Amino acid sequence: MSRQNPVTMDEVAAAANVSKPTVSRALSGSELVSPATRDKVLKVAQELGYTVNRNAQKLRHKRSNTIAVSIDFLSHRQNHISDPFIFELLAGVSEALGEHNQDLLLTAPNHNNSNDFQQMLLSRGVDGFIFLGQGQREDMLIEFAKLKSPMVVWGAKRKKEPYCVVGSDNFGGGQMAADYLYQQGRRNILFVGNTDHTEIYWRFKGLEETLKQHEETSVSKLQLDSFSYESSYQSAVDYFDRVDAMPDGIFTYSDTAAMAIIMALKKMGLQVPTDVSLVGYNDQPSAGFFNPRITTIRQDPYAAGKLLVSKLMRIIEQKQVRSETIDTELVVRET
Amino acid sequence: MSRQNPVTMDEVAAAANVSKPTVSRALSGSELVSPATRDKVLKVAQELGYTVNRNAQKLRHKRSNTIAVSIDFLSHRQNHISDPFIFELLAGVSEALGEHNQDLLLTAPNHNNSNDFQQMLLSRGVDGFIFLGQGQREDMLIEFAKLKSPMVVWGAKRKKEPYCVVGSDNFGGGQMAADYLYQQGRRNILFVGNTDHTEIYWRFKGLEETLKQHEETSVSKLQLDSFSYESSYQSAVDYFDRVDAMPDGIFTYSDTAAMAIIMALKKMGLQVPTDVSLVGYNDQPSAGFFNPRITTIRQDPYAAGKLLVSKLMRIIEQKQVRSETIDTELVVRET
DNA sequence: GCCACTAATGAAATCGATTTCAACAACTTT
DNA sequence: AAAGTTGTTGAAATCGATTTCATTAGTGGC
Repeated sequence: MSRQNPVTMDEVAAAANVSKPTVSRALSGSELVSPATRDKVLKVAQELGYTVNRNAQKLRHKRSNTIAVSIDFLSHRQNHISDPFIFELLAGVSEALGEHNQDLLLTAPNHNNSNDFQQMLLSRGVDGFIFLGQGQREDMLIEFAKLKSPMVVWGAKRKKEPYCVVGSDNFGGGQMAADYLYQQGRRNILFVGNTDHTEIYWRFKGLEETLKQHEETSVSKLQLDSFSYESSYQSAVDYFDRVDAMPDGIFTYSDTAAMAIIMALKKMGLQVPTDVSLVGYNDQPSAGFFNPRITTIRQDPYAAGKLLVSKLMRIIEQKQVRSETIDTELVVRET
Repeated sequence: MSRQNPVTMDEVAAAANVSKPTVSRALSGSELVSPATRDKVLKVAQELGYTVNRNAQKLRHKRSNTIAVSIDFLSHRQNHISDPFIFELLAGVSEALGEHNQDLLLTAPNHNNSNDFQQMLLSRGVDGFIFLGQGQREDMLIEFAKLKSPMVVWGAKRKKEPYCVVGSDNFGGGQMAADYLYQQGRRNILFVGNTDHTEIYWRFKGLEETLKQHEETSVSKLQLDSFSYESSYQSAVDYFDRVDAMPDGIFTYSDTAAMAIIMALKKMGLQVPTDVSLVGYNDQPSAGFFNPRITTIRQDPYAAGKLLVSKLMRIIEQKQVRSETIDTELVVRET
C-alpha cells in the first residue's frame, strides 16, 4: 500500500500546519522546536505513517552509516565454508555493528577486487570496510589501504601493516600448542597448514620456535593449499604414505583440518590420542563434539567482532587506532 | 585523499566542456549522446577519478538495489551457529544477488521486529527482503507480509502462506528417511526435533505417515527446544535414560542434532550403525566427515539461494510468483 | 532556398531530506 | 518607550544525481 507512494516530510508539514524544517527538527529531537509543536508533529507523523527517506538523508549527510563486510571465503565456492569460525566472526561483527546503529553490507563475491571496493567507498555507498580474513590476498589489501579509506582487517599482524589489524595472537597460539604437545610427551611434531597465509605462518613459527628450545624434538610441515576437508584429507593420506617416520604430535591450522587429519590417521591405523596427540585451532562449534573431542586453541569471535567494529568506528571519527591482538586460550579435550 | 572531497558530476562536466546531463547520459551509455562526446566524457571522468554518488542516484531512482537478508539465528547468541546450513544458504543468496547486481544488507539482530523492518522498507533503504528460516517467528512474518512488501522466505510451505516460500520438500525428506530406515530393517523409529517449527513438523509427518503404511513399526518423538549441540545431547541422554525401549532407527531434524544423538547413544553403550541406524538432515559440511560419516538428506543451498533471489526479483518487478520446493536427496553414508 | 525532420545538447525541475540564515514574537532591561 | 535578548519558526539553498522539455544545428526533400 504505502509502498507505492510513501509519505514525505512535506505532507507531514502540511498536515501539522508547520514548515518542513520544523518537522525535520521535531523528528530529530532538536532543542530548537517547542515541546508543543514537537508533540504535534510527532503525532501527525505517526498517524500518516511517515518514515524518513534514508537515501535523501544519506545524500544530505554525506554519510551512509553502512559498513561493508567482505568475507574472503564467500568468493570461492570450493572452500567457502571451510572455516565455520568465519561465520561466528560475522555474527559477532553483525551484533557489534547493530549496537553502533550501522548497517552491514555483505559484499558480493564478484566485487572482490580493489577497483570495485574503491567504487563502493568513493560512491558513498559505505563509510568503511571490514575484511574478515586477509588470506592470500594481502597484496590486494595493501593496495586498497593506499586509498586511505576507513578499514580494519581480521588477520595477522605484521611488522608494519598499513592498516589496522585485529587478530588473535597466532604466535602465542603456536606456543601454547607446542607446550601442550611437549607436556604430553610428544617429540616429533607435524604442523599442518598453508604457511603462505600470514596468520598460519605465525602459528607455525610459534610452534617451531618453542620446540626448538627443547632438545630431541623435531618439527616438520605438511603444506596444504586448499581449505576443504576433502583435499586436506587426501593430502594427509598421501603425506603419511610417503613419509618415513610418523609424527606423534600434530598441530593443525584449523579444526576442520584437524578432523581431516584424524580421519587420515585412522585410515593409517593410528589412534588419537593414543598414538598421536593433536591440537586444532579456532574452537569451532563442531570441534567440541567431534569424535574424539578436539583439543584446540580458542578464539572468541564475539570479542573479535566487537573490537573490529569499535576500531573502525574510531577510524571513521578520524582518531588514531592501533592494531590489537585478542586473547587465545587452549581448550583441552580428548586429543 | 579523494575521499575527503569526491569528484562530482559538475566537475566532470566542466572539465569536459559539456553539461551535467550530457555527462550523466554518457556514463549511463545512453543513445542520446554522440560517440565523440561520450568518449571524451568517459576519458575525463576516468582521469578525475569520478565515481557516481550512489545515494543521490538512489534518491532519484527511488530504488536502492539493495536486498535485506534476515537470518533468524544471528539474533540468538546461544544457538546462532547451530545450523551451518544457514551459512551456506547465505553464501548462495549472496552469490545470486551479486549476479543480479543487488547489494546484500545483512539485518542486525536488533532489527528483528516488524516495526523496524517496515521502517527499512518504507524508508527506501531496501527494495525487498529475504528471510532465511521462518523458525518460530512465523506469526511475525505473516504480520510483516501484510505490508505487501517484496519478500521471500526460506522455510516450509503451508497450505496458504501469504508470502512466497522456497524450501525443500520436508515431507518428502521425511519419507526418504522412513524408507531408508525401514530398508535397513529398523522398525522402532525415533524422531528428534522441535515440531513447533513448521519445517521440522513436516519432516516428522513425512516419516510418520510413511511408516504407518508398514505393519509392526512404531514412531516416537523426542521434542527438543533448543538448537544447540549441548542441549540436544543432554535431552537425548535424559530421554534414553527414562525410556523403556531403545529405538533401532533415528531421524534427526539436522546433522548437528545427529552428532549429538550419536554421542549420546555412545554414552549409553550403543553403536551407530550396528545397533541404531540414523538419518540426519541438511548434509552440512561436517556431516561427511563426522565419525561415523552421517547418512543425511541433502538440500542444495546454492540452488536454494538462486531460487530465492530470482523469485524476489520477479516480485519486485510486480510479477506473480509461486512458492516452490527444491529437490532433496538421500546421501547414504555410514549411519 | 525554404520547410520538415532528426540528432545532440543544455536549462531547469526533481527526488526528499537538512541546514543556514533571516524574521518575527515575546520578554527583559534600562 | 527604545534597545537588546531569547526562543520559535520558515524561506531558500544545498546534497549530487536524473529526467523532462526546449533549443540548436545539421540533414534531406521539394
